[in-house]
Amino acid sequence: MQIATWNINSVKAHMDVALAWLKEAKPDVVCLQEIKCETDAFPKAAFEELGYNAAVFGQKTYNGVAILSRSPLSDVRRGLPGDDSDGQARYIEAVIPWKAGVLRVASIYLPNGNPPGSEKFTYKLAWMDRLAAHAADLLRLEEPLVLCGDYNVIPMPGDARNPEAWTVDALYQPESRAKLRGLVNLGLTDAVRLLAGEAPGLYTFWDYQAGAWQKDNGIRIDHHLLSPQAADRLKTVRIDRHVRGWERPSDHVPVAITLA
DNA sequence: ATGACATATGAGATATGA
Repeated sequence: MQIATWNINSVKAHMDVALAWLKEAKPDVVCLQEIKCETDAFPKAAFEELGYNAAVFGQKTYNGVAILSRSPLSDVRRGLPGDDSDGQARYIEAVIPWKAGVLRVASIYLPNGNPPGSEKFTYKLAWMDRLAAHAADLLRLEEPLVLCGDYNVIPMPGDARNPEAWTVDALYQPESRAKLRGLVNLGLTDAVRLLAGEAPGLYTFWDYQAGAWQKDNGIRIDHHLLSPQAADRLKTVRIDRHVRGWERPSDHVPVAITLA
């Protein structure tokens, strides 16, 4: 069972690379972020031609998340609980049949939060509190659970090529990193670090600007967090960094894990 | 020191991103 996460940075603008990568990687489940379209405008038919069902939670212009799955999706939850006034489409969750039971998967687009000290930063931290509360509820189900997506948090210095350049950024603030640790400490496992250890140079995002890709000036902000029941079945992790070198790419690359 | 780059909206310039 291969489960990938990918911030596609507009599904319409990057449909060519999306389809090319699906044909190459053949994942079973793909969590997409920043689809940047309304739910009804999601190009479902093109994905269905490749054998995928789609659950979508979009909005106009910004944000938007989706889950593609070869197997049927059920129990779809759109939106993160805890604030009925939150109109931003950043969370979708679904259940997928797996082996004798089920796998629960969430596609997460955590707020960027820049600049620190702003209302956006307050929203980011509050959103992280809501995610932790919901994750605690899900963990009580004792299911295989994969919470994956663009977390917009650099967990450790080794997750950036130039960590000192990020010290004034919301992605690397002590508060952001502490809240991510709090989430993990509920009993979740960072899949890439479980298998790759402290290996350096594992990045998932390179800015479009200033030749960041050419200089390998990247950061690791797209993560798979696993419940114990999922972590026990983790076999492989893969960062498809070559996709960043394709023509008109997203600024993020797909990250995939396999469970067995 | 600054800007660099890309996308959506909508038809020029602005908001957002990380």
